[in-house]
Amino acid sequence: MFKDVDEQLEIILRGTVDIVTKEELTKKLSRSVKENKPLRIKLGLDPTAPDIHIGNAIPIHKLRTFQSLGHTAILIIGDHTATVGDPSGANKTRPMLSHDKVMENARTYLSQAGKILDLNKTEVVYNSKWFEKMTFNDVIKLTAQMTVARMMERDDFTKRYNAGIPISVNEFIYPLMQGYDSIIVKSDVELGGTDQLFNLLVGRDLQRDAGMEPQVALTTPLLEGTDGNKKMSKSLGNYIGVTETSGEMFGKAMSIPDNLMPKYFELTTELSISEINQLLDVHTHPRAAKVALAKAIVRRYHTDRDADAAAAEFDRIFKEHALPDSIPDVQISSGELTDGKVWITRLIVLCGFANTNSEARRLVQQGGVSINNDAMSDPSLNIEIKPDMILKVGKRRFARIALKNQ
RNA sequence: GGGUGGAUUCCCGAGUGGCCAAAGGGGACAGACUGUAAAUCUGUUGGCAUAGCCUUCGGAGGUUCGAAUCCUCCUCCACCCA
Repeated sequence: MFKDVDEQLEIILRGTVDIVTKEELTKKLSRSVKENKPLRIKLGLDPTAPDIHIGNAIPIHKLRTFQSLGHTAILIIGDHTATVGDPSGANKTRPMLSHDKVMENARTYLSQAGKILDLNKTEVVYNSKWFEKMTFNDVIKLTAQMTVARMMERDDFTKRYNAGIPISVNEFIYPLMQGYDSIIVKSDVELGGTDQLFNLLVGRDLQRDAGMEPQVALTTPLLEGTDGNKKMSKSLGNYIGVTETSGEMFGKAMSIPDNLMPKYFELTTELSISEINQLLDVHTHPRAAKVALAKAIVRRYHTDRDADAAAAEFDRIFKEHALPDSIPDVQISSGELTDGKVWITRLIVLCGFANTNSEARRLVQQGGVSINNDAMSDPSLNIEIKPDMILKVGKRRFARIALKNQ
């Protein structure tokens, strides 16, 4: 039923950073093969934001890998931990979320995770199930298992402390909660990004204290966002969401800096190592490599055909400077017209391409606005609306203007 | 409980009576160059149909011809000592 241990290890270890410890993992796998019993693989997701992006999808794909190898995937929806807020990697206290908000996020999370995992074969559990039942006394007992000094070993805590940035006590409790999850679900392996290492190790300690065999901690790299600089995150706006349209995904993937391509290839696509090496070879033009990358990313969440279409559309807009396939229609009500004309600045605002007249005015002055491919430079201009008129703002925002029929 | 420092525009952060819609940096946006790259360079970055006017520097009052800046009270935050 299971592949042999070495084969499994090779597949598992692709794109991982730390394995604590590899010996223990090997041992667990051997036993699993021998007894024909799947390992229990845990991944916790805190639904703090409503969307999964290709960065935080990396450990989910890793969980999928285990699942494909025949092991049991356990997805913990941290509906309780999310209200506390994971301090990992953050340089300030995360806001505590309301449970309603968290549950709302949890729903979208689960459906999005379903794009990656086989949810029918996944144990999905909400950790409020056990945390809500805990008494204050239970919490005290849990906290007694960790010292402040150990907590302060954590890099981000040390940094924040030294920099005089506040650390709330609930942030100390977070790793303990995550570790406690591991006891409950009896995990053999826990997955997480590298920023989770400390939390994963706490899980080992707590399991050991509870008389269990400690889980193996396995971390995956954190992915830089499309800006090529900071960690991919929803709040920084440098992310590629797994539910985005193929066109958006493709465009965003094309905008990453070249030096990130190897990492993106390895972590966000299903291409084999040899395919990747060939694409990164000096004989392959970087642009061709990036197109292959962008297609591979789109393919993972959409279809082959979507990927090809996105690539074609992209060329059309940016290489040939032609119009995209579909342009949103914007209808202007006649109340906006003066003598049958509309003020260009107002028009840009009405299309949603600027928030204020001032902003729109600047766009015009800076030469970022054209109508039917004629650059507009005078922000006081009044425009007569003609059929099929195309307004272009910046490089990639288009609208087809029409008068609203009254 | 005692002490100290702080709250400025999207973020960080300068500014301690007029030269302040407020330095500098980051981010973002637009343009140039390109491979829609990245890097770099240029410009913009409170609002207003914009040579002008209006609203902003935690909140409320006050002093002054004039307040981000001085005074009073309030709210919130951090650090240190106990």
